[in-house]
Amino acid sequence: MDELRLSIGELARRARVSVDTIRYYEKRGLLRRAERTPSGYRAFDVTFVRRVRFVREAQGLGFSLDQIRSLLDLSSAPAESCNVVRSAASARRSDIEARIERLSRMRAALDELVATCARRRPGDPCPLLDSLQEEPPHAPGR
Amino acid sequence: MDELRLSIGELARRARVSVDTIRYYEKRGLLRRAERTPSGYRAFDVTFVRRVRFVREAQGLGFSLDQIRSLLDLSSAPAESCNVVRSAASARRSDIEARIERLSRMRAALDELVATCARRRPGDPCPLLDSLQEEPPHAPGR
DNA sequence: CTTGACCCTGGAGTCCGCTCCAGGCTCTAC
DNA sequence: GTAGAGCCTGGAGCGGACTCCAGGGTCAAG
Repeated sequence: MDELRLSIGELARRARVSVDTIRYYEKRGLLRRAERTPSGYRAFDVTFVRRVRFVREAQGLGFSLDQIRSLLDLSSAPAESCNVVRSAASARRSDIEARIERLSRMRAALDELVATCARRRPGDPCPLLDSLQEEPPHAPGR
Repeated sequence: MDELRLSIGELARRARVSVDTIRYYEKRGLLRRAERTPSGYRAFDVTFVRRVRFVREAQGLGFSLDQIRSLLDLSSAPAESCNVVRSAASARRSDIEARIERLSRMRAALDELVATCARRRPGDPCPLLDSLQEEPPHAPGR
């Protein structure tokens, strides 16, 4: 396989995932169909390595593959569709922002827990459970 | 059912989950076994409402049920086991911290994307994909 | 004392995100 | 030209987190 094209195994190694995972991502539309060698082998552009790594990172942060696809779609949208991109991006942004806030409350609660645990007796209220008690402003009930 | 005890249906309504979900959480050890009425119905303490909501919140942030259980275990550990609690809590804390950092990078990348999208032409590099490219210090290859 | 809403258990089914396998072709390397 | 690693497709299997169902008991209202 030539210098700039990776076999599926190469891509998998570089992105630290399995070959099956790559094929699965392709099937799910997270990776565009790779070119093929005359014999039918996939030949990936090196840029695929980043894409795959991005997918894994985002998964680690709790995004579903569908969400990640929409994140990736933003990145490759043509400049013309700028308004669409902008509004999609800011929707994602506020989702991420909200996650950060909730995680920060958890972090604070854990700090509190550590700080108070020496003087806590069984039966005292737990700061951890309190960290996420706000009613969502008006979540329309799932 | 008396004033301070909730039936499973009541608990489910208040916590905005299904009855089956409650039973499932119980089975998975996220909720301690509830008391039973003479006829065998579960009778939950009102505090279960918070616990269930906490579980859902934490799930929304990308924690698995097993991780959430360990988070909850921290909160109910007796004061005696303080050192254990403290170290578990700080492990969780750094996990959360890392998530916050990675989400912040994503947020920054989205901001960048919005900012540059007006002047971006197809083929220009995508800031989004760049946001998570750092090699992990030395992940031991899965 | 029956109807309808609610509860019980145990187990099957579903969706997601892989992971594994069968059966078969390809590609160096000896 | 044959061994062995790698690739192909299609499909089955799996663990997590539910969701649904069958078959049956409970309970308040009329």
